[in-house]
Amino acid sequence: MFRSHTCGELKMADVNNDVTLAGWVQTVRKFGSITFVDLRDRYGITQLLFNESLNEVLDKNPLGREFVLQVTGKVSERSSKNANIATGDIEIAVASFTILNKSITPPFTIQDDTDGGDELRMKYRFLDLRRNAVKKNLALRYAVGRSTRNYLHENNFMDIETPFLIKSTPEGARDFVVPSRMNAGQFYALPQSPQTFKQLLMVSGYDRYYQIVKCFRDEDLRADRQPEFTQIDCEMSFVEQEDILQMFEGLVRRIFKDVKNIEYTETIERMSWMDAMWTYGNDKPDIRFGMNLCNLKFPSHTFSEQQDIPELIDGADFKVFDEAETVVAIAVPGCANYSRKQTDELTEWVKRPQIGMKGLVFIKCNEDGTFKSSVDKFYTEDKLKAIATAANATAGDLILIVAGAEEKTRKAASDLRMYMGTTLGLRKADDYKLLWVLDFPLFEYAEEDNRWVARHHPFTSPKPSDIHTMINNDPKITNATEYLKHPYANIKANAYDMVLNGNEIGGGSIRIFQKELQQKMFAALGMSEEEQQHKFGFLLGAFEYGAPPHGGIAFGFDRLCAILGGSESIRDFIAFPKNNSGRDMMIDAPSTIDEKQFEELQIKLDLK
RNA sequence: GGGUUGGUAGUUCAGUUGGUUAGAAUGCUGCCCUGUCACGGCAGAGGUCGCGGGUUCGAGUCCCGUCCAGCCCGCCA
Repeated sequence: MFRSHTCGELKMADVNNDVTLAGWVQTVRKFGSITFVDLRDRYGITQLLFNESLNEVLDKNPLGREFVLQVTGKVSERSSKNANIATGDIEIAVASFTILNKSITPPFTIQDDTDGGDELRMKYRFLDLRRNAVKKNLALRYAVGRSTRNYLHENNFMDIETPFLIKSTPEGARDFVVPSRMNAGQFYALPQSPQTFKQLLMVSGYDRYYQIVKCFRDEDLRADRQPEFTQIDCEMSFVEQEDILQMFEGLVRRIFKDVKNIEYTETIERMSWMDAMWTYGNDKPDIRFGMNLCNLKFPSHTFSEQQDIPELIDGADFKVFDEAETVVAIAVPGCANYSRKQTDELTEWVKRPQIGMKGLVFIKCNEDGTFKSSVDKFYTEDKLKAIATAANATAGDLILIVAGAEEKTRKAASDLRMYMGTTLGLRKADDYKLLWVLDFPLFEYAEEDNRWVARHHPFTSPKPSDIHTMINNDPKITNATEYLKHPYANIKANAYDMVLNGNEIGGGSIRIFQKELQQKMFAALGMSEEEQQHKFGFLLGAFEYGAPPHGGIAFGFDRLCAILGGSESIRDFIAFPKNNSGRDMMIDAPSTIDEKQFEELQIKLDLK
């Protein structure tokens, strides 16, 4: 061994012991003939003291940042202690040292508050990983993983690996494909998730499966999306939705306890998809704060079970509202005193192309009980008051109203709500609130193909009460403009998402396990019987051999870690992440390949 | 595919209305320093202002194009 101790463990109790340490030179502080060196390893920092007897040797063998150093010496008490580090009471009086390796000057400082920008840190990720800040994140990731494995193991789940080289299926996200040399002209796909394999494992009788597993999706990236990412992938047999919800509430509670030392004992709220969309305009609402949507007007077929209140805005001859499909208000607490400049900025915010609203209507609910709005010309004070009441506004609030096409407007209202929540400091990183969103629609309408697509994935079963609707109706859409009136539009999925602070951290469903229903599903998605056999024949075949009722869930591991670490970006929780364009900046991948490789694969490039 | 912000010293950034020799901090190098821990002091080196084109007497600065990076929309069953 190169060392007797690590750089994070020596204390007053070790004083006078002879020790050997090895690590990296963090800093060198020279005072004439004595020199202090901070030696760093994974565990911490220990101060080394080179006294005058080593001065000459040091002059001949100068130390630089990030040199790899081995020192032998005696632990001694410091004359002036440093309360900021764990080993701050002691230092090593160095007797001898060996430079194990030199280092050129790193392009950025290896410190908690580094001077390095993102691009540089990614290029030299191996140096960035030496920093505490990143180390802490990877440690948290490891803790989440351990907690997960412990919980699932204790609950009889079995970790089973599934293949990475599988078959491409055009449903869902774009696949990463891998050419097969031995089967020229044919391609593997990397799994978007081990979905079909875990279902086959259920058929095989492994009734509780899990895997912390890499998944791959060839889609555009975001701060919280990587082309390869990790899921906590789980599946159970002989369960209903309620069983899954309880099992995985347990998992999340356990992770909170183990990783954050938080006893999350409160009941985890449940909300239907329709309520989430109606109340928050969003299928993954942040329920830590109010500002609920007040639906003044909307196309009735969108929320068939909900009631709007158009009488509050109708008949005023205000064209913007009259001509809009949807009008939604939110009451922002305590912002009635916003200046013209501030309201103008909000207007500009909703007019950005990403939001795409034409404008924003304000109603200020003054403290004295009066109302002042940007539509005073059209609405009397009584009308404004009625709207304020409907929007749940109190004196001092600022009501914001957006109007336009249903989906866009609802999303804008939701974005505005989140933006104001963030602006007003209502979304604290250390405040956690979990939520189940349930009863998603099973199908979504795809306009370009005039057909249904699975909202979750094609293996999700309908709610038991909707199975007969699915079986007894023709999925064909004859009248495209009235697709919402098709019976399939109202079929609910036996699916669930877990939401944490406005982030989807996991989702799953009870699966279809009967061959006939699965075939009906594939047919509903526009797949011919030949296609079904070609793409999913193995699954349909397996369903003929006694498939048990089953269901499961998958959690986004990277995202969960990022949220628990208080970060928006998942990159700092991945040791070697990719950038926005899917590039690994450190190894510079992807890259071209040799001509010989193309020949072996019998592939020719035809770049446009 | 679209929007948006940025690209200036090794690094992080400033750079006014287009005008003399492009600055600061930090890092780096050298010298001084026996108790620092963000050590301190003195001196020094370090620049294709992303790239290409244009406007102009003159461009880091204005215009067009392009590349790269960050964030967002679309997309992500």
